[in-house]
Amino acid sequence: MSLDREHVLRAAAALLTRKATASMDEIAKAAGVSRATLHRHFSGRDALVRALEDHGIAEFERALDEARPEEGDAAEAVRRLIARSEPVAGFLAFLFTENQLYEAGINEGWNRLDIRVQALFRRGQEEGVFRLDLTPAWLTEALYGLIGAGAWAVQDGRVAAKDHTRMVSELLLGGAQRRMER
Amino acid sequence: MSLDREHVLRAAAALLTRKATASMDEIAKAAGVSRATLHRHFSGRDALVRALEDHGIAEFERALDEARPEEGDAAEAVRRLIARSEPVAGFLAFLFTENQLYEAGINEGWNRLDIRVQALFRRGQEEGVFRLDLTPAWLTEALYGLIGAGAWAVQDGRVAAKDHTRMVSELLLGGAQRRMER
Amino acid sequence: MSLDREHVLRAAAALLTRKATASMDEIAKAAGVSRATLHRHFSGRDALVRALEDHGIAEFERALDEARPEEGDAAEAVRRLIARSEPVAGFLAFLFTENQLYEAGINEGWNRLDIRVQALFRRGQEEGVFRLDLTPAWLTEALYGLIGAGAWAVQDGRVAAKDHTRMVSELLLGGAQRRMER
Amino acid sequence: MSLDREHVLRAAAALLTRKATASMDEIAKAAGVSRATLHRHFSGRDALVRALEDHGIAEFERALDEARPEEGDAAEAVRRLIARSEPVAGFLAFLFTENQLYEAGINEGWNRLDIRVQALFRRGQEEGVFRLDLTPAWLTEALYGLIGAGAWAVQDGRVAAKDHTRMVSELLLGGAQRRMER
DNA sequence: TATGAATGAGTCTTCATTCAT
DNA sequence: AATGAATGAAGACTCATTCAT
Repeated sequence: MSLDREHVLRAAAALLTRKATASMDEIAKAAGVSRATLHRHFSGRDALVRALEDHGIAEFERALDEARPEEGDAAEAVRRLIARSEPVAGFLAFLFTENQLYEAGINEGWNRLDIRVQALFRRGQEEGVFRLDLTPAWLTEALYGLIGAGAWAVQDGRVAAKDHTRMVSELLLGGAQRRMER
Repeated sequence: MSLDREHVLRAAAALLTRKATASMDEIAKAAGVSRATLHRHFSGRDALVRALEDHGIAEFERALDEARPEEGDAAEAVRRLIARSEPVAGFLAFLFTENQLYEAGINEGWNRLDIRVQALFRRGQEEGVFRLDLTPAWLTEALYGLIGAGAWAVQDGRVAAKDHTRMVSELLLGGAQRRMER
Repeated sequence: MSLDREHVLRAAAALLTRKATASMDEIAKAAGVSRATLHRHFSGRDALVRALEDHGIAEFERALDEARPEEGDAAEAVRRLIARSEPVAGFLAFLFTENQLYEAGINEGWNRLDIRVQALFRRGQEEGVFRLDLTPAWLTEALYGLIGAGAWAVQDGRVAAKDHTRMVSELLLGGAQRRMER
Repeated sequence: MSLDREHVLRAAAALLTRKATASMDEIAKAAGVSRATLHRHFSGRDALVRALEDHGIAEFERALDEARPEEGDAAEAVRRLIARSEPVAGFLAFLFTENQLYEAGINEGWNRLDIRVQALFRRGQEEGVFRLDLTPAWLTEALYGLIGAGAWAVQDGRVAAKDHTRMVSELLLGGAQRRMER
């Protein structure tokens, strides 16, 4: 993929996450290119949004692949997934905002990934690592919510970027309460 | 507040959370009124969005008041807050999606509440209930993210509505991992 | 005609002459009645405008009748016509603004009056009282223009109401230049 | 000023003078452009009307400058002013119809011109050329009224365009009555 | 008779998109 | 590749009108 295209996508994701009604004009300006260029890269607004979704899904898939969710301790695998997702958290935040993913018959690509993440949590439960009273579906959803919240918090400067992975992982895996045995 | 108005707001929040670019026509249809009536209630799209924000903030404030965050065990207070927030989770999900809140110079009303929630987590840390390695700012953000994720999951039918409070509370307070001592 | 109706018409004429795009709401307010009352008097906006035209035409016809344009010196007859028109100058100003009169196939009623006024000027020419190098059509048009200008000038307080008739008459009949013999 | 813009303004003035309630659609059609293009030229209806006023005022100012109202015989200066105004009579007719000019606190630009015209008539009176029993204010108003009436008469085909200047001048300066001494 | 709610039918305005420069 | 003009299509908004109170 051309660097240009990637750069435009990144800017578009950031803007559309904050302001879903942004016009093509605003998107072009935010990306620092002209309207014409924007239209040459993406044939239209719908195409841009679809490209954004596809890119986010592809990147998350790569993160998931690299995290090797089937290997080793499930908790460690979750940690790896969060760490790998961090660089593309902006795209993920856009995806989570775009709830239409779930609406229009559920996006095939995303669905596939969703199942793999749920499988990871299920494996963790079966291996006695994760609690049984929280469903894999909810743990998956919570993972998304925390990654999104983390991305926003970083973007708004409320937490440091370097802490993103640790904070999300710790909260998801360990929870907020102090452990007695520590 | 008139029931009509409340009803329209609720429908608008639900729709806009799922589809932030929904047109006034779609919103009106979702609320079961005509476009013109929608415009009589809210002078324009911006006004509607602002009303939605204000309503969400006011409702969350009520939830916060009722949760008495200064009383008793901090973890229990968080649980109460989550429970009280559940009925207005739809509005909160909208608020979290509307990241513009933070853009336009930070909404005064929201800021006030944010500080109170952070104070609750800080108190919990000082009383030895919450971990010290996760900042109150992040715990607060995570609370929002989980409430939002829970609301979406319920709305999309992926988790049962009655489980909402427990799931959010358990995950936030206890985390995903199994406790040895339990 | 009811006094109410006349009063509403007068207010509507004054407002619509100054602001042709005034809404029914504004007209009602200007007349000091409610929208409902306005709608009871006139079945709709179009009906109101038509009533305004009809009223203006009827009143001008009455003025023309009372001026007895066929009798005596033509210049005196013109003076009488101007004097009689003064009380309804507001309606006439509205009519002149409403050039649509001439557009839509020419209003029958108005056309009839127009011909009578032109006939008066023609008679004056034939009797050697009026100049022959200005057509009756133009003299008629000029009469309208001056009555309208006079009405506006009075309404805006640039000339005194009591001077209206004399000023219009003098200018139309005598012109601006000083007469040697005077 | 671009020719496009001028062309659109001219068409708008002609249409709005005849039908003050014309929609943007009708105006666009009359100018031979699309609604969207009309909106690119003028940011809205109000802006268009204001541009029309400004243009009319600017053109009248040019006519006034070129007529050199301070030079020579006052009557001749009036004649020159009328002659110079003829090409922009359409815009002037629009201005006179738009009585709102006087409403909104009196338009500054117009006011300036008004004063200059009144000064011309006053000079004529002081130099013994114009009658003293008609105020400069009224003579000025009458000039506007006759120019407007002339423009309408020409537009509606009731008098020939080439006669416009002569007819307005003769009537304003000489009046309708026959002069004995001529 | 006045007021306020409700809405269908427009009117105004913006936007995505194309094209020419 | 960028810019500005042009416009069809869509969305936002207003208004005349009706009805209930």
